[in-house]
This record gives sequence, C-alpha cells and structure tokens, in this order.
Amino acid sequence: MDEALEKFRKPYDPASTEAGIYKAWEESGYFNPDNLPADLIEDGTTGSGKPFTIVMPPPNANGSLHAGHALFVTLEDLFTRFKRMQGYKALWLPGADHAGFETQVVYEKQLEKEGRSRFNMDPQDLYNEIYDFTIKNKAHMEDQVRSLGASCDWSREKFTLDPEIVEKVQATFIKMYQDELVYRGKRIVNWCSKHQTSLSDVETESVEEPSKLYYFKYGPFEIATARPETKFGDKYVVMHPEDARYAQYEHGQKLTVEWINGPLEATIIKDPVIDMEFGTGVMTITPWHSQVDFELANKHGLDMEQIIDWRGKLLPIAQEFAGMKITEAREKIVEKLQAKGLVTRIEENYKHVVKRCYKCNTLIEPQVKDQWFVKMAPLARMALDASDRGDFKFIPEHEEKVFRYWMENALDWNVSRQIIWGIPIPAHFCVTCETPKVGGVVESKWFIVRHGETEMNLKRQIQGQNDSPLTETGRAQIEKSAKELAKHNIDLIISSDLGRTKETSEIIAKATGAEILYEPALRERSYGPHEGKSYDEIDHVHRNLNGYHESVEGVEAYIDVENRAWSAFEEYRKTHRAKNVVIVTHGGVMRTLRRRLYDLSPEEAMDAEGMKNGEYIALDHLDSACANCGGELFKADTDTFDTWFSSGQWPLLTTGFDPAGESSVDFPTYYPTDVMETGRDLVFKWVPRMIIFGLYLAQKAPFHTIYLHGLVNDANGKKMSKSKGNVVNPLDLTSKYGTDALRMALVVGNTPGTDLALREDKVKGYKHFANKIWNIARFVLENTYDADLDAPLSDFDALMLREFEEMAADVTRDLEEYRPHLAAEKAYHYVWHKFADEILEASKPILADSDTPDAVASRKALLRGLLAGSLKLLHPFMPFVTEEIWQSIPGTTNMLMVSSWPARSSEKS
RNA sequence: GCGCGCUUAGCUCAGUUGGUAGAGCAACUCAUUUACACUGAGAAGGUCGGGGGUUCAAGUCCCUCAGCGCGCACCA
Repeated sequence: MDEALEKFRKPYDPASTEAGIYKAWEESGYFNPDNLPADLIEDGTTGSGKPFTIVMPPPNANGSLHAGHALFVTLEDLFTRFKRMQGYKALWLPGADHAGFETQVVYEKQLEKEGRSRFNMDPQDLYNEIYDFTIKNKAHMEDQVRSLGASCDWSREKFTLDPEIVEKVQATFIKMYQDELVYRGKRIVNWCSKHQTSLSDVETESVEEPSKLYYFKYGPFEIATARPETKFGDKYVVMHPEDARYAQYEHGQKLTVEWINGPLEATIIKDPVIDMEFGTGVMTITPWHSQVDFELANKHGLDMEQIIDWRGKLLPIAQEFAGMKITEAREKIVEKLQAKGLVTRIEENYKHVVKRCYKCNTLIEPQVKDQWFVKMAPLARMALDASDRGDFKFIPEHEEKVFRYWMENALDWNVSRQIIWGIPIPAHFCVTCETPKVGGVVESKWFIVRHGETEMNLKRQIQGQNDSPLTETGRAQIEKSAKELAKHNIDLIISSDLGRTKETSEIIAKATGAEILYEPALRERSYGPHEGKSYDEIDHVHRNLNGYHESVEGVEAYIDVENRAWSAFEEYRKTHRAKNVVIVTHGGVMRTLRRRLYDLSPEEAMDAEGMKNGEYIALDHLDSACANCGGELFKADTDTFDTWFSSGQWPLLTTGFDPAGESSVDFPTYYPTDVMETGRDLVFKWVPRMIIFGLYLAQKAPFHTIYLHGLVNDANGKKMSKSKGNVVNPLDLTSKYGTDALRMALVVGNTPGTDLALREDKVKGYKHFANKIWNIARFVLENTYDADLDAPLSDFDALMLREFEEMAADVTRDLEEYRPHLAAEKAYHYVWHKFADEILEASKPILADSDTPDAVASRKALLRGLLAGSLKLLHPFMPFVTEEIWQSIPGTTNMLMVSSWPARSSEKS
C-alpha cells in the first residue's frame, strides 16, 4: 500500500492542510486564465477557452471580513472554479475600494479617540494617514479572502486609488462634462453638519419620528409646520389655484403680515403642487432648507435665503435666536410666537419623516449648495432600454422591479463630497468670475503667503513698513505652511523685503530649497506717522473706506498699495509663469491682491476677513484661460467624488478600459463580464451605476446576469450587529470546522435574494461531510491501489456510472442556471447517501470475493471513477478537502482545480 | 403613502417549467472491536397561514384576507 495513504488514518484536519493547498494553487499561476493548461481549455471542452469573468465587489478597505464577505467569496469562487473546470478562461478580478466617506468616518472615530479632529489637520497629512491605514487594512483583508479559498487573479488586482484608476475616473468625469451629462448647480443637498459634507440619497436614512405640528397665524392665513425654526425668512405663502377658500387672493398679490421678528411683506403664490386636503391648504416656504420649497421657488423665480448655517446653527436673520442650535431654538421660537398670539394650535402626535446621516445619525439639513451633478434622465433611459431589450437579467427575477423603479425615479446625482479621502474632482474655478473649468491641466502653482506672527502683531500694533521679529508662534506657523508648500516643488520665492517677510521667506526657502527674490513693491502699506500705534487708535484710518481711494493722514492709500503690488505680481506672472512660486507678503497687501483676483469692490475687500499669519492662498495656472472672463488664475476644486462614481465604473476599470485613450488588451476579451454577484441591498446603489457607466462608456452593459444574495443573519435569523453582540466572525468558524464546511453551510439552502440564518450546527454538519469524503477516499484508495482503471464494467457497474453521470448533469444544469444551493445539495446527497451508503457498502462483499476476478476488477474501476467524479463535482463547493484527496490518488499529475468537469454541459453551443 | 418578500416537519430552510411533499439539526428505536473519534439501518413527524378561483391535477398560477419582515418616500 502507498505510504501516501497513511494520512487517511486520522480524521481530516483542515487546519493543517488549507494554507499549504492555497499556496500551491496560487503558485501554480492558474488563477490567471492566461496560464491555464492547454488540455483544459482546448476545443471540445464546454468552454473551449472562451472567457468567463466575474468582477469581485471590492470590499471596503477599512475593516475586516464579516459573514457577508464569506458568502460572496464562496459564491463567486464556486462559479469561477466551475467555469474553469469546464474549460473557460475563468477570470475573477479582485479589488479593493477606498470607500470614501465610510473610511473617513471610521478614521475620524479613531482621531476622535486620540483627541484629534480632521478639521484642524493639513488635508494632505490627513490623506496620507488614511492612506496608510487603508493599505494596512487592505493587506489584512486580502489574506482573509485567500484563507476562504478565493481563486481570484491577484496579478490583476486593482485599488480604487491606484494612480491609473484615479486618472481614468477623472477622465470619465471630463468626458461626461463635455457630453453635457455633468453640470455644476446650486441645488438642495443632504448636508451632514457633523461630517461637514453633502451626502447622496443612499447615504441617508429616512426615519419616521413623532413630532409636533404647529399651526401659526400668518396674516389672514393659518399655516402648519413641523419646523418653526426655519420660518424666519418665509415671505411667500402658497396655495392651490383652485382652492375656493382662497379665491379672493391673487397670484403675486402682496400683503403685510406680522411674523416672528416683526412685520413682513408676504407674496401670494398659487401652485397646484399644494395638497388642498393637508392642514389648511396653505403653506409658507423656506426654499433654502426644503426640496419642495426649493423647486417651487425655482419655478416661480423667488428669493432664497439661508437660515441655518453649515454647523446647524441659526444665522443672524434669526436675530435673538442667532447662533442657537435648531433643536433648542424650536421651542423658544414657538414661545415667542405664542406671546405674540400667533400660535393657533399644536397637534401633538404628528408623524414626521426626517433624514439622518447613515453613519452618525445626525439630522440631515437640506441646504442649497454649489455641487457637481450627473444628469440622470438620459442615462437612466439607456439603462431602461437595455433592460427592455433583456441585455441583463436578475436572479432572483423580481429584483428587476426594484431596479427599474429606482431607474425610473432617479434624481440627478450629486457626486461631490467635501471630504479629502477620495478621488479629486478634476475641476478648477476661475478666481475672478468663479466659472468652473473641467479637466484643465495645471502648468504651475502660485501661493501667496502672509508672514508669520511678529511681536508687534502680538501686541496688536500697526507695523506698516516698520518692523519686528517673528515670535516663536510666528515661526511655527510658517514652518507648518512651509512643510505643506514643500510638497509642490517650489521653484522660486518672491518676497517683500521687510524683515518679517525676509524671515518668513528664509524658513520657506529652507523647507523647499527654492531661491528668494526680494521685491520692494510687495511691502506692506505705509502707515507713515501712525506706525507703532495700536489698531484701535487708528481704526478710523485703518478701516476707513476713504483710505482705499486716497492717502489719509499720511497713510498710503490702499489703491496705491494695490497698484504697486498688483503690477509687480502681474509682471512676475509673465516672467515666471512656468515656475511654482511662493509670494511672501503682508496682510494689507493681500487684501488688495484679493480685491483684484476676486474682482471685489473696495467695500467688499475691506469687509472681507483678513488673512491670518502664515495663511496662504493657492492659485493654479492652467493650460488655458477662463472661457468666461479670460482670467488666468484658478483655484482647484477641493471636493472629491462620491465613492459610487468610481465603483460604478469598476467592471470597466478592472478589465482595462480607458475612457480617454486606448483600452488594454484584456478589455475586448473580458468585457462585458458575465455575472455580477453582489448583495441584494446594492440593487439600487451600485448595480444601476455600473450599468449606466457600462452603457455610456462602452455601449454595453457590463454583465448579463446579476446574482443577488441576501443577508447572512445570526442563528435566529436576526440581523448581525455590533450593538446586539451577535456578530459571527467567519474566520472563527473556519478555524473550528474548516473552510469547506463554512462554504457549504453558506451555499446549501441559501436561495438567491433571501436571507440566511447561519447556524453553527449547520457548519458542524458539513465538517462531518468533509470527513465523510475523507473516509470514502480512504476506503476506495485502500481497496483499489492496484485497480486497472480501464477494466471493463459489469452491466450493473455501468448502470451505476450512468446514474452518476445523470446526477452530475443535473448538478451542472443547476450551476449553469445559477442555482448553487440546489447543486450543492444534490452533490452532497449523492456522495453521502448513494455513493457511501449504498455503493460502498455493497462493494464490501464484492471486493472480498476472490472467485470473481472480473467483478472485482469492474468494481474497483467503478469506485475509482466515482471517487474522481465526486471530487470534481464537489470541488467548486469544497475546494480544500477535495484537492487534498486528489493529490493522494496514485498517478495524479495535475491539480483538481484545473481538471476537467465530469459532466457535459446542457448549454447549447 | 408606494413597493417587495416571507408564512411548508419541533427548529432552520429547500422545493427549477403545475404531476401524490424534501434536507439538515433535534427527538425516537435498533445496530456498531466499523472506511467513518464526525457511523449505519429504521420508524415517527406536515389538511404547505385562512378563504375563494383556474385546471384532469395547485406548495407551485390568479384573486382575497391575516400575521411577520424589509425597502423606498420632497405631504407643509
């Protein structure tokens, strides 16, 4: 007997075999379809070398694996292994997603624990920190995916922040802008005041909350609202044009009403969107903080005013309530109205739907903000047409309705996020007229820096062209800025020649290695006789608008400062345009430069907040001037893309598509991909976007089948959550029962689209099954080591073989039609209850009968045939134990992973 | 409010186009110095949520009611 069978004397031990098997697979190179053995993919096999592609939904690189990951890895791996054995060039493309907002939230929590905040960090430093954090997690995650047996092609792995991917995602945006599918618009966005960013609709949760419905007297009307705190500026009162109760009022009619902070001129608006049945049939509107009101205001060309600031506090329009958080202001406002006799009644048990940030649960404040939007209507039309044509199908079928509903109702998609962790939006804004420019190439970067704090600054003394040394704080301010500036390959520093700017420039020169050029025209405004006095003393000159236009009390006029500084600035821009330049100058000078840059009036320039010590303005020279005003200086858009903007292009990006140039050789081979296997919850988040981008960029839907799995719940069918403490770590189960056992437990009985209750005893049951296979192999191999595999089969044995083949064909059909839950169960049932319980048991007396050598030989050949067939059939589900046994079969030369599938296909070729 | 799903054995769930109800686990009886530490054989257990309809035939298709779960939603 072969010594290789020695190991079968002990029960199957996944822990000691799995890692070695995975290593052998990975090192074989077969995960890459380019390396598959010729005899597997040559003509005659089902696949005949045709491509089969699955794109792995990139796991978010910000945590570790959960049960849902284990499920998708199992399903996608089994589809891939099956097709590979059928002779397809099977490619499973792995990736990782930077998961913009999600990851930033995770990292912000970590910062919070350390007592830090992203709001006072240099964006670049923050980015680098999150990058390191993500890369570390990503590596960890990949090892976990490996341990689940994933046969994906790591050599083609992509990360959404790979420079090549970033470039392509930006190219898509530029193309969409040129095709007028992207626009910049002031629209209502979902604003999270904690995270200081806008969010897409799928990043918010609508929850029904009990609230009060207040009825107020508004002139001759009674209006209802659940949000009194937004009502300060309400000067439009809207009603249905056919509402007989208000027939006496005319559209556009004005009347004076007594309101929260005094009398107000109100305008009547008539519009049929008003529901006559609700409340009194009259409402006032707050366009800045409500979607409906915003649309109404747009339709009728009404004024809009911001009431609540970006931090969720009331603005000065609220007068004595200004600065209050809306929650505390609400009751107080109602009290005031009550005192004025304007409250008519309060309905207590009103149910109100509010949106909350899906990460921090903060109340979402609708705000009007300039953002980038993707025009959805034409794209959705393309997707619906493709759906009508049957270009793709959903498993389970009924999910198509959800998809179509979402597509038919898609609102324009806000793709800009005010976070650093993501792909930068390739846009600039003209500093002069704010016109956006998309896709401009940066030719040089210019920075204008204010010197660090000086001793006279500290004492609040006017310096002018007088001087005092930098304080310790001042030097630190500059060192911080210098460190940031050093990231931009600074070529030249142009500095005012006063002491404080010299000192500042030297610090920057040290950090950047740039040479310094001194320019007297950049000196601070001369305050003549007033230098050395306190700000308060000369406020009448310092802040005096007259001082802008003419010299007052011997103080240099701002206009003269402006002229000398600006002409120097413009002159240098001509001579040094190609260089990256830092200009070091003073607060007053910067006020004048900003006036010219931003095209402000002297009033606006004086009112604007001054630059702080060490602060700087960043400006870019692009390859072309502003199309609107001809301006040559731009500021970069600091926003990043919504994560779905990049992950929506994932099937294109992973197969080598290039929106701006030549796509890779892989692209025509592997795109469109075959199956998109992902969670049911992504049917309207991710799937529609992938279809849209695929159709728009490559004129083809990115896949023909969308297989949606449900949630993996706990043993009682309850959703796993950290707070409930019922989260099951899949790796605990695999270390206890083996990866194969977990995979079977996740597949068998798990109908597509429905949730699965993951019970430990189910996993345990399949561990028994792995051991059963192990012992079947032991029995067969121990009894057939001398078998002649080509021995003629008896009629009965031939029948047994045909029975296997029929079952295998059935399993094949189930797999081809994406019913892995049935395929797995059938293979399981056959192997245990037919092969082991019946055929093996019946073989014992046959093999022991030395009087019938032909029957013995036939039976041995049959057993070996069924063993090999069974291992192949089970391999996609239970890759480890089957491969381990396969390698122990005498005469084995190949890997089970690349051996041919044991049944013909039902597919028509 | 709109939409979707589920309801089948004690528990968790399968049931592909309609053709006399299935699995795993649990519980029951027996066997077992066994290829099997993780075994086998057997038996038990369901008027497929209620009602109606289509059909030769319905767990499956249609209508309706009830309970549970989920998703979407700009009614002030």
